[in-house]
Amino acid sequence: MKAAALHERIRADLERRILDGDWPPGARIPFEHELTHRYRCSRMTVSKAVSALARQGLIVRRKRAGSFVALPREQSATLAIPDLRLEVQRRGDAYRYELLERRAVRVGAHDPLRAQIIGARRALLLRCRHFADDAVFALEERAISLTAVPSAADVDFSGIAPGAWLLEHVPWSQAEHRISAAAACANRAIELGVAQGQPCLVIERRTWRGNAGITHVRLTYPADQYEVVAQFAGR
Amino acid sequence: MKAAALHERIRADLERRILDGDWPPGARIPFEHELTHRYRCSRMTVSKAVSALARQGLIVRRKRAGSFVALPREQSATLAIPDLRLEVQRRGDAYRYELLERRAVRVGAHDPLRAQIIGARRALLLRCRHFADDAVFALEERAISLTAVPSAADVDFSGIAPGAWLLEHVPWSQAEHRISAAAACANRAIELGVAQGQPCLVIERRTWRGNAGITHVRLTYPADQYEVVAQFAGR
DNA sequence: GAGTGGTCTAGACCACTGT
DNA sequence: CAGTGGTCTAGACCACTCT
Repeated sequence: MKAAALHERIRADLERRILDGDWPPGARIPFEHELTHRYRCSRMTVSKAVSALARQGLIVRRKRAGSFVALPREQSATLAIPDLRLEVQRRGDAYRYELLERRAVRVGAHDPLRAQIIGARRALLLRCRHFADDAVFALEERAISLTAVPSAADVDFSGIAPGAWLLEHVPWSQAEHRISAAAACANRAIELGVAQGQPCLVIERRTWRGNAGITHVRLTYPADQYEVVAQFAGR
Repeated sequence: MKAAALHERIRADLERRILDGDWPPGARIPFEHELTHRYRCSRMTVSKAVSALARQGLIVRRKRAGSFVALPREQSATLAIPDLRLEVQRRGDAYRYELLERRAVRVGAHDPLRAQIIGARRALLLRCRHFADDAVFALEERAISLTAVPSAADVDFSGIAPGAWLLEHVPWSQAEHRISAAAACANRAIELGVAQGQPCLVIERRTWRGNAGITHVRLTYPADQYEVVAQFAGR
């Protein structure tokens, strides 16, 4: 046990009193000025503690009025999206990756929606499979914008999964995930090695850097293979 | 457009250089001491900027060595989990809530796993349905710990959904979400108004305050009714 | 108008860690 | 052991907003 910093002790103190219900939602917590007296420290130190609580969303700060315990109107949680290889290996299974198709296109009206979504003029279209112990873990259908990432055109993705390559070579600033359930259609059922109509978990992700779309990927998991876990982040 | 604070401008500057690739993963960014000269400000101000980047996970700080651009090993995104009523109304549909079953139990070996999971001696078991425009939007199966939340025993949940009540009355500090896909079993298919075997999105959530389990809920959505959206949080 | 939070300064001491 | 980041002080000015 190491001694925590003072601003961290203050933050934890205030957090505990809020979670214990001493200060119900809507209540005003002590002014920074009062806290400097209570903890015998400078205003900058209490400010750091109270600002951290505001970042957590536990309190709302209003000038001239004070800081108030927030009414939690919606929960938010942190979703960790690890590399597929790590995900499989974490379960103790053997990981294998297979490239099914690789095609560079000038994006036209006939190309998959995922190529158009990222707003690229040229794109690399990829289909691949990820295995866990010889069972299909996930089917990956991806478009990479060659406008935003021209160097991807020189990569042969038979040896490295596109997700892993992108993670190492392309920084990104923004992403949107959509998680849904769907029945396996005829074609995908064959590639997944399941019966048609079987439930699947589908994760679609779009990634951007500034205004430039980088990639769009659709990952399809047989329902019994995978679940997404999100932890509420306490800070 | 309002003038941003200096520490925010510094943070944004550094972030842009990292995302633009000026400083690749593993590179050392300038020492705080150098940044104070570059921006002609005090060390505390650059420290605030660089600490914010560290919280974002964009850089890693090491004493005596410096601050380094992090290698992004896994993506993380913020998952917003709004109230079901808001979710339905946001789509422009009419919301209706129906309580199917309400039962207080001393938790024994015969009770649903969800009652045992939260470690309660007494629990309230609830089953209810949420409608969007007369179609079933979600089936909710919930256990509330009466050990942790005794006041829930006095609430008749026919008028207010348990999620909404808990959100307003019980502060929580920790939650875990599991999102998966599953086929509708015979009983649930009837309650959901879909055919047996139809794919469903299943969200399970456990909520804690300190060490005390508060509630466990399983929400089952027909696949075509719902998808979870998670935004990567840029800061 | 007065008091709040937001920001910033120009120092300081300390723990840790790489050399 | 020297230099880094981590923390803290005792002030200050400002914008905003409630009264």
